[in-house]
Amino acid sequence: MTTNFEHAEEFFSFLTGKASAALGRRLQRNLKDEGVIITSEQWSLLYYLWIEEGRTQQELAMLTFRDKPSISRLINNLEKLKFVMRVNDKEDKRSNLIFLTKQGRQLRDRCMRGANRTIQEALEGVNYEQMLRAKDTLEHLYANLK
Amino acid sequence: MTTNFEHAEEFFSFLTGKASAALGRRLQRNLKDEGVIITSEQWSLLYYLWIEEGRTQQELAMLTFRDKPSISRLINNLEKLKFVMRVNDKEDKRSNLIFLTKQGRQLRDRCMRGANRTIQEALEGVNYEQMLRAKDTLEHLYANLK
DNA sequence: TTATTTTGTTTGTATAAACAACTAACCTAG
DNA sequence: CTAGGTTAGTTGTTTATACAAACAAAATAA
Repeated sequence: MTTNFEHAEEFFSFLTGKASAALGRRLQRNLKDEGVIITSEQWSLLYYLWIEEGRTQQELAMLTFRDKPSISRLINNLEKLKFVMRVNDKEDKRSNLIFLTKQGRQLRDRCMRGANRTIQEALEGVNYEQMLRAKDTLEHLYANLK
Repeated sequence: MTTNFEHAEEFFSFLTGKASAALGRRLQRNLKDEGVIITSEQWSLLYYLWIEEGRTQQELAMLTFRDKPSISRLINNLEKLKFVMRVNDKEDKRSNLIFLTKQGRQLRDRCMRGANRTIQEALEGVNYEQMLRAKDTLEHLYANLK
């Protein structure tokens, strides 16, 4: 496609990421309503730990599209909150395996409810196909740029 | 639409905002290649000032979907870099009118080239209709959540 | 085995964001 | 004209991000 700067205005939406920012804020608010005070970023890490624990920081970085320092510091905060703990890998002493604490596991159900509600609110009036197409386009952009 | 947590995986893309993050990084890199060392956030403010100067911080906040403190600090940094200046409004002493400096104006052409190239790279293989549809869906999400 | 490279994580430094609390100037009732 | 509310901006605090540089452990090569 031929692009020139006339498209800047339309393109601005993508650049600002305002939709995902708004989504993150709403998620955080909905989690708070469920009594869970965490950030949407912390949620995204916990999400993958609820699926499977004992992942390395490297894996979590890949899954959540963050760099290693970001994960390191997110985990510092989650550790302070007593939701996760680092366990040094006996097999490979360079790695930390990240496990949920009991308290971390207990967050799961409330967080799922909050996340589910966020999805419902966000997609009000958007059909599934439409959401998937938008997602594909975003994936395409990402693939072009990564 | 009925949503349940089975959709979380598909929905994760929206939440992470990885596409817009990647876009911001690429823009910053492309600007650097043009010899302009600014962040994509600074770019988005300058963008509106190149269109019209003398806007209030409030206006810039609306245009770029940021809150007032964010704009205040972005302008602090742009002022340190000598690209913009605050001029206290004689009519309404509460307001600052933001003007470009000579150096700020001189960035324009190089930034436009960098931004244009970023758009081209991002949209490689994406047609215009597809981009507009994705944009509409994102706007819809935003409208649901704001 | 030693030297070199790669991998996993942390630390330093800068920028940016959210949210709450604050000041100052303006506006509008009464 | 004053009181109370609104608007514009700033400051404080916490969290998160990028990028570069450091470090230690592991893997590979000579």
